[in-house]
Amino acid sequence: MLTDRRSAILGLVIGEYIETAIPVSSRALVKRHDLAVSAATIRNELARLEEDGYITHPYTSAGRIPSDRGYRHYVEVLMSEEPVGTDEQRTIEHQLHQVRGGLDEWLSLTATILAGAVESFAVVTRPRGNDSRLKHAQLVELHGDLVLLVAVMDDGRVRQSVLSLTQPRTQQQLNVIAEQINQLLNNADGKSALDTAKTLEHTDEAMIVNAIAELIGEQRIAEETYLGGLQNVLQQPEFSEVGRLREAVDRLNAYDVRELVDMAGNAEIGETRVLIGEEHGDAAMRDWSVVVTSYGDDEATGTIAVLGPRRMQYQRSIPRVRYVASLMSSLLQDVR
Amino acid sequence: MLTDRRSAILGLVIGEYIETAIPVSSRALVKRHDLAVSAATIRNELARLEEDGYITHPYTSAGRIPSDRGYRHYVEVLMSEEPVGTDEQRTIEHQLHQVRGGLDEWLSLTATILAGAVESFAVVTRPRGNDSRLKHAQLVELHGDLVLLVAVMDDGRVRQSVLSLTQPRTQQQLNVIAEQINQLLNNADGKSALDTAKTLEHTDEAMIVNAIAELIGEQRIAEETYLGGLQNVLQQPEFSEVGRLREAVDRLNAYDVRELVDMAGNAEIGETRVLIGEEHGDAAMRDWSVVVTSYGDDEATGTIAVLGPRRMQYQRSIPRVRYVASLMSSLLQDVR
DNA sequence: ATTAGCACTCTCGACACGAGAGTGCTAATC
DNA sequence: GATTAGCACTCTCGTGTCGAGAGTGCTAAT
Repeated sequence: MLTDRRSAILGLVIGEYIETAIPVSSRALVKRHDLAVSAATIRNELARLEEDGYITHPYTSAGRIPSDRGYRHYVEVLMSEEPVGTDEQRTIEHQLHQVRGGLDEWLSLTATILAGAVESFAVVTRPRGNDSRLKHAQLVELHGDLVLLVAVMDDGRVRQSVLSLTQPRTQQQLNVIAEQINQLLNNADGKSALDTAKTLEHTDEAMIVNAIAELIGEQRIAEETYLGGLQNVLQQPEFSEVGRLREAVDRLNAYDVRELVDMAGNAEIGETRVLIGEEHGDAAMRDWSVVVTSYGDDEATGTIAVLGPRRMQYQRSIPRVRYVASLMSSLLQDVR
Repeated sequence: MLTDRRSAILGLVIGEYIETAIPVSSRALVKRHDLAVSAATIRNELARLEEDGYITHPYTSAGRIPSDRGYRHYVEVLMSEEPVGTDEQRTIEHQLHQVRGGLDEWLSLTATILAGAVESFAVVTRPRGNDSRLKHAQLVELHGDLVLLVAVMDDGRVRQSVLSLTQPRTQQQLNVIAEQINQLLNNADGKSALDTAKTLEHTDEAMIVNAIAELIGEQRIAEETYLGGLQNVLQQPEFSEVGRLREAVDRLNAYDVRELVDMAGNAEIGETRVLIGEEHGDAAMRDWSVVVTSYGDDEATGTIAVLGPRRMQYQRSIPRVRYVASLMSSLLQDVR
């Protein structure tokens, strides 16, 4: 049974611990918050909270630290989000408009800015069309029989590939071929492009269309995700020991971002998911919490996430992830 | 005066220290290498070497560690390079051909592979044409008056930019405009494109040509450099203390790669430069050594570099950087 | 139900101490 | 003259001890 008072105390404990990273004691609680009861009373309540699994303590006589369950209760019930102030909004937008350039710059910068704002590690993935379609293809003569294929997708992606034709062609000839292919593949998705390729049989055109089909469907993880803020998260006191620090770098380096995409994938746009400690399956990341959301629209969606230690400033991370996501959504709209 | 014997001893000291990272003592030297003289003799020689500035010791009675000067002598005179074995070559090439895709993938992968091979941090920059020229420009209608400009450079770079025209156009119209511009800017470099823009006066065409000029001359650091192997270098014993470790992450994150490019820039293709400790100006990186080289050809060159602690395995790094550079050079040739 | 009091536990920093590793010097030896 | 054995001296580093301090849990009184 979680009485009102116990719940309130839990809130204080977690708030305190998130801020200071040191186990919080009954006395400190009474002092810092001018409670009307004595430390002993708090101790009794803490004991109950521990019994119920909301907190633990690392050794017999240390203060209390929240458990996964405690954090979960905090995030869902106790916490009040710290809104993104107008100043902060202005700063972020200002930084974002600092660079002119394509979506890529924005995404990369977003990861850095977000990570800085929440003192964590940030991941931003490029929006991927649920069913990307070809907008336009272009062939550019390079050298001999080598040509550069450039395909523009309707979600704004631009992809390229180098092909070797059966014979050299002039740029004029390539233009003609490209024009034919563009008409053939008008608005085609990856699958129908593949079908089209089959009707062409072993010509250069068939090869080109095949390559286009590949580009439409392609997802290059490395190129599609933007990471930022490793320095920020490493400043956290949980990484004040070499072993942990190295481990963190390794983990984040090896972390398979696709899992994040999956997590966010079945969330609605605008819904923000929080996964605390062991709640997500990945045993290697047991000490990490994740705040993840999607952005974009029906046509293309990307993922924005923040990774940090369990003791993350959820009350800041959640609204900031949400804010940045909405920012990117409208940015994406503008680009289209 | 550096007698033959002293020089040889210096070689042993440095070799030993590079391998073990612990200050090397006279006794250890005699034992490990079955020297025909006693430890006392070695001690005398070590004292001379220290007098001449090739080595130091951290405190009165610790073993010796090499100074910058010592490392320099080692690299230039004593060291024998450890060639890249055929097995290793095969492994590298195999990993490289694992991914199919554009130059970008290769560059990124190269950084990772190289870093792994030398247990350091690696930097690879995309080859940039000394004077990039426009090969082909293309306009793709996006939405309303927004168009996507895609410019292909003669060094294989593909750059894009979103423009807002004064009025909406159909894709057909855009094709015509693009064709005109392509003829106007036939093989133009950034400067002459700017000149051309001036002759057009405030038309959409002028704006587009301006944008193209920008894309030709542009260098986007973030997009043009590939980093790899942070985990590797952090395993080195010099980073077995949190402070140093965090510092290293910060430094490498903030490191201005353009300096590397400059260093390599005035080196001939095929020439490998080694900068030890304080030899390069950057005070923040005083504890880091750099092995850097260029790759490519007359038309476009990129930079490949390895960063690590002073106590770097120069005898491995140098040939490996050189090997990877030659690999990339020929890969680049193939792409053209 | 609350609280004062107190015994008990555990951490952590300070300090001392001894073992070990190396050097530098001196005097003897080849 | 170069080499080397021997030895005193220095400095580090790991270990153990110790006491202070921080907390808790429990009991008994309010």
